[in-house]
Amino acid sequence: MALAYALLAALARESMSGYDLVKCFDREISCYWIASHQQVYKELRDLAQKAWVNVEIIPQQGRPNKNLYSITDLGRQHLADWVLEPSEPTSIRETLMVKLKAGFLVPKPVILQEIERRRGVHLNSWNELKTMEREFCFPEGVPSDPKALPYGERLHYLGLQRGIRYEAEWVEWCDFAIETLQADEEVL
Amino acid sequence: MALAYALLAALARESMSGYDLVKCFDREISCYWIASHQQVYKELRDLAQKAWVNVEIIPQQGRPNKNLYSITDLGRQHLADWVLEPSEPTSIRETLMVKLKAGFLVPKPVILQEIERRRGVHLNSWNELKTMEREFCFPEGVPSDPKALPYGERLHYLGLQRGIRYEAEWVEWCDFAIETLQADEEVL
DNA sequence: CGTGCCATGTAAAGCGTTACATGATTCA
DNA sequence: TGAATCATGTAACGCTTTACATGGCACG
Repeated sequence: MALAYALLAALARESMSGYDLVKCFDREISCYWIASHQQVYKELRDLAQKAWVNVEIIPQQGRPNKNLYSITDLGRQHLADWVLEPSEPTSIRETLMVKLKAGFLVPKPVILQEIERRRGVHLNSWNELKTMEREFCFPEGVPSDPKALPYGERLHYLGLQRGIRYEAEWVEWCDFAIETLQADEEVL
Repeated sequence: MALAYALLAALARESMSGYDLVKCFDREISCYWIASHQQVYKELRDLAQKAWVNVEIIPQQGRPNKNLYSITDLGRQHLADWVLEPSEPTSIRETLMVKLKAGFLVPKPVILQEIERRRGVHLNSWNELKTMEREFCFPEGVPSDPKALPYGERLHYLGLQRGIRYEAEWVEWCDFAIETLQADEEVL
């Protein structure tokens, strides 16, 4: 359900093809919503059927036709109504925490190594998001004030911030976990 | 798939009925894995069919029979093998961030109010987890050293910590977002 | 000559949510 | 009398993932 609105939210800013939307999701939105191209294409067809978006088929030579989607007034209205509804937190499903709970079944170094690996993954994501922060929000120097951004960009910036802080928090937890586990069992 | 292992991980510590597992998930595990009773009961039947768990039907008077599940050697082996596999981060789907992206369609106070509401939700979760930290891990006074905990409890403690830090980070983001949005658009 | 980009799709299986169902017991 | 707890389930639906499919063009 929410995928439909995520697509509408992107289309509310700019008309795009499904292909472009997938790229846009991968680039800008993946830190808080991920979707496969199969999902996107299907959802767009459903949205077109409900007349929440329009399709314009743009013939191209030498490559497949492009379906250009644009939001309709009906779609914009439904999107605005949906934004007004309260939203519940995501339900988390953290595989690594389950592994931790079963961690007493395997040697400690295996667990430590897995946490270190995860630390790298999250540090990597953090770096990518930080790069996006620089490029998209503050192209003329990072320590600029987010409050000075135009309202629309500020909203987007806050989504990015959420991702940045989330990844940073993960890295910190990994450090804490490694330190906590390295302690000897025999310490009193 | 991972739900099966989450159940096995719980059963590896203590044999339980499906009903008890649901309560255990609600209490201890919900900060990193949630599951409905329908899911749990079904998965347990599937696990029993694969002989990863045993079932013992305990007749009771005045109330429904209890199916007591216990992990088998085969189940423990599969669980240990699974723990050795690297695990990918959860894919996040944050509805609130999508609403933020479409936030220019509705009045600013609506967005601010929704963020404030979410702040309350996460602060609440944080408080509950903090209570659990006190009760389960440090019953004799909080500022005790987590490194002094026995290894198994330390693993559990780290899962709880992850939840606590996650909720705390959410509250901080909400504060940051409110402050950032409250700034006038006309500021130069 | 292979890899990757452009651009879209079908089909099946797996996983999760929602609604509905039963029936006795205990507590306010 | 009504609500909560104990204890387990079925059925339908919807969302997500995985696998498979097409076909030309550009680049090295």
